[in-house]
Amino acid sequence: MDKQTLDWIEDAAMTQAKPRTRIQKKNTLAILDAALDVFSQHGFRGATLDQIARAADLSKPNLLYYFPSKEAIHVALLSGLMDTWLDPLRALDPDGVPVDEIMAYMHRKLQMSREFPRESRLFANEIVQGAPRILPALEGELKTLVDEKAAVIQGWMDAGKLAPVDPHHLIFSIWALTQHYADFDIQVRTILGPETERNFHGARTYLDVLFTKLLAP
Amino acid sequence: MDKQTLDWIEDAAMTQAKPRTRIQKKNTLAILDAALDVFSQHGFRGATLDQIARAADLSKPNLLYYFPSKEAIHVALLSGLMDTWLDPLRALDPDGVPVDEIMAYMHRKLQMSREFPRESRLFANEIVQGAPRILPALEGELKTLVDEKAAVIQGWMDAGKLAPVDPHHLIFSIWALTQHYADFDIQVRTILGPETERNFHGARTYLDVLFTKLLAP
DNA sequence: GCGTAGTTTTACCAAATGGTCAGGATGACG
DNA sequence: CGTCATCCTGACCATTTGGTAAAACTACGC
Repeated sequence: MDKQTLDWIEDAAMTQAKPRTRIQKKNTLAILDAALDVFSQHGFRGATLDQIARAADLSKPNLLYYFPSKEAIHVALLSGLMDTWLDPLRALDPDGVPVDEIMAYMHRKLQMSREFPRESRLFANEIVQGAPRILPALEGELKTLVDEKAAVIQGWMDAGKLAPVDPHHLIFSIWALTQHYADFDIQVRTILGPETERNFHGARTYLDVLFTKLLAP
Repeated sequence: MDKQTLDWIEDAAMTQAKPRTRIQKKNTLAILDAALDVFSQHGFRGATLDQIARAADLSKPNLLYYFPSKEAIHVALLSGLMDTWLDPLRALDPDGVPVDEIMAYMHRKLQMSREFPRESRLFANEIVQGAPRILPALEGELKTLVDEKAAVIQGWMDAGKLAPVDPHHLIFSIWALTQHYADFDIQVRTILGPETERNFHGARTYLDVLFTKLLAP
């Protein structure tokens, strides 16, 4: 299991009835990690319980001993992930230096695409298909946070600290440009070659120029 | 059926054994249109033949009279669409005015997101899941064309007609920024509201500023 | 208006899939 | 070591799903 996923996957595990025993904790985590693999690669309907069970090295009935259904696993993953996913935007500091704050946000998002591509694709699958299982979270948490931060950015623009552009579209562009490298990874690799680190370095350089020019007041 | 899809869907139909009779033509088109609806919304595995048949107003066995399998329908759609999808990039004219050419390309891609969101999501689903069924087309047609046009753009930059940035990443950014509005439509609507025309207008205004500043030599 | 090619339906099948259940194995703990 | 709760398994089930076979029907040229 990827060490770096443990943190938030534990949150996801906590969404369920809290694991009491050591074994429960271990298996719950193994299941969520396996499910992340499978769901992010095949989407909800394309994933099968057998695949997840095999990836978690458990039998299917055993898997269903820990989660009541396939959907429950999916929901546990998505809701556990949502917080982590929004953290970079939450960290955008209204009292910081405007350009630096936005550049730092973009960097954090790009880094998440590099470190957590499975998580990014899990979301991408869900959103492309109309967010059937997390629409409420989009309408709640996500919209609230985005509106709040968009207002902060608008304030910076009004104060002449940033070039005036629509802050919502600015946020969308950060999402689109960074997540693209995780979600459409296969396309990027087909065109640029398979050296992930090299590609992300190129992306960072490019995006630095792009946003520096865009935001200069 | 959407009038505007007819053109390329006919190409897709031609991919199969060419329809001879009037009825064959009509039903083949109806199936592809229905399949576009269903595949773009649920992905390949998430779509069922029953759903497609119902949407096309045919019985399932009748549907399989026209296409040998579910996969055949999917492949017909994707390969028929590929050409249309790459047309905007093909139209990038090495003899045109550099900034204008790239802006025009971006505009064409944005317009495709607005007019053909189902097609965009069909691709998005396929690529996010690792392009299991069109990888060869990516490695062939797509890569060839992108490399060719990237070289043209590089030439423009070397001649001082554009600010120097990595042309491949420039192309990626155009894809990411324009397709985002089709692929993540539900998220955009959740945050900006449901008025599609208004949202695309805002996107165009924003992207005009972004690329104008980026490309100015 | 008849024969043939083309089209559609009814009935069906095998495999895959999400999920259940009863009982056996394996801890943890006094 | 005994026992109680936790954990795991094999066998099973109902439904869904992609796909088939063959007969019935329809369009269409002659």
